[in-house]
Amino acid sequence: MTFGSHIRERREALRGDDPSFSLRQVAQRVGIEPAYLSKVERGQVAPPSEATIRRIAAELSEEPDLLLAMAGKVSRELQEIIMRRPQLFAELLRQLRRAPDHALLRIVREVRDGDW
Amino acid sequence: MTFGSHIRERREALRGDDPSFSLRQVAQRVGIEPAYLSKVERGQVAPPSEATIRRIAAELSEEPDLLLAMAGKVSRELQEIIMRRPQLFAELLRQLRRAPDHALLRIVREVRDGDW
DNA sequence: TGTCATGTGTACTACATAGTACACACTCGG
DNA sequence: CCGAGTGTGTACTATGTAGTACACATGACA
Repeated sequence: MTFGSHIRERREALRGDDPSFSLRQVAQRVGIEPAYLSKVERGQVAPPSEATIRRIAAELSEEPDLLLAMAGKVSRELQEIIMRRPQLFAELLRQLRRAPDHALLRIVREVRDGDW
Repeated sequence: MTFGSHIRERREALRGDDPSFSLRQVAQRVGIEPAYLSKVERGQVAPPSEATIRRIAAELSEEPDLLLAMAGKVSRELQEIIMRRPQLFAELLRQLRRAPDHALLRIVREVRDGDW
């Protein structure tokens, strides 16, 4: 599922019970031209900038991190976290590359609960 | 310390006992114009592309991840790791944002040793 | 004293990114 | 049957990225 087809499906699902989710109206609320959103949804142009993707995510009640990933991007915020301690995070990420989801979740929980 | 001044100092240090680390010769081995390397080292232009930074790192025996971070970038390789499971890694990174170095190291070791 | 290598200034360029502007064709309710 | 709203095609543009090409001034050294 590409970025474009994903947001198109999401928008059409929302339009099911709310006609204000037409392409034109969503584009207006997001702050871009309807023709541009149309091309984005059909994958005719590259996905928008991070800022625009965030506004689309908010409008469609989607996870920004997920939409950004579908657009082939990683949020600038996460990049900054990595860049503060590049080798530590580089090694950690490479280490976790093949770890199963539940292992990642366990680490998240452990760190959150602060038991270390 | 900026990206430019850092690689300049590194290069000049190496030139101390090996004159083949002149700006021109390094530029040639890296595969870029001397004038361009000069401007990069003095911060007169933005840092090079990831590929060029990697070749500079190899030439100067520096850590690519570190130089990339100094250039305000995160390697495409790490970004791909994140994009495979965006929300999991997003939450993990935000969680680890304020964690001390030794905590990160502990996790790296734990994952490497596979004790889970 | 010339020449060789050094670092740097200036001008230019190809390509990618992130869109805008406007016209067009369709369709559906009043 | 018409007008409002819908999605889309075409053309254009401003800014950023990632450099190249060439000329110039300097200093060492043989």
